[in-house]
Amino acid sequence: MIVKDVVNQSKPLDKVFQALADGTRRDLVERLIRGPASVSELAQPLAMSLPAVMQHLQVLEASGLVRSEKTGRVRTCHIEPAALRLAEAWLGEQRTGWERGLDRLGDFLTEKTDE
Amino acid sequence: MIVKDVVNQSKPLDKVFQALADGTRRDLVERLIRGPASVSELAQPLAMSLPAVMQHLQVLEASGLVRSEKTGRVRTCHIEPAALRLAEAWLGEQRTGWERGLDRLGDFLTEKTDE
DNA sequence: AAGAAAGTTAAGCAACTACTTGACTATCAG
DNA sequence: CTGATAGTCAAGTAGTTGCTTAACTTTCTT
Repeated sequence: MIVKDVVNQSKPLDKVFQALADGTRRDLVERLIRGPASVSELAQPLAMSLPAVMQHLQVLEASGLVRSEKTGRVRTCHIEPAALRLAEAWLGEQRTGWERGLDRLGDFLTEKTDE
Repeated sequence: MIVKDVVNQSKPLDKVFQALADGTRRDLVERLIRGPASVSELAQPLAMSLPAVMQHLQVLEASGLVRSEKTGRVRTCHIEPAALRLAEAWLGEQRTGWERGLDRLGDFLTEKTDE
């Protein structure tokens, strides 16, 4: 969305969640959590062309979830856990907000039955 | 993707992360965490048409993040925290996997310097 | 130098997304 | 009954996504 990119600067969370919204990309993350890997290592178990895998990796890099550097002819990719934590933090905030809500409701009900 | 929907049955995580990949929808979640609301209450602060908001709500409902029921002419929406926890759990698994990796690396390095 | 291996670029395509406007259906209030 | 309120349905559209194949560039290996 042009408006969103200009006005809202397309927040980091957008890109992280968007990146994780695809099963193939989550598979890549799960693989990279176990350690760095080259592009073709990553592509080998996936039923798709190499360029397709590269595009997924580009999305992951744009989201900050993955970094890579090329030495010689092989590009090695690794996880960037900060981006993972960013998403986890947002979800955690929502959950604690919800739990505080339940507490307040609990207090309210206790007050009610106490008076 | 037709293949993904057929072969991969479009996993719940796909839908949850996809739903959260949009800032407007995250705003809706943040609002609903503070308590239930009607469609027009939810739409009021958002700079878009009512049908657009409804479409976002449909995405949220399809992902399991939000439920709603209609009484009279007003549909009341509320959060379904289970879906939130599903996403948080996946992220948590990745993070702990990463941390275990760091531990193993630490052990490896200690062994090395100890011998 | 010749070929294989690893990756990259580009173009194209079908499906999906995030909207829009306009017309319509219920429900409630006076 | 009439009108306002709350929501819904349908169609259309610009832009994005997830792939594909074909052609290319680098960097090893022999």
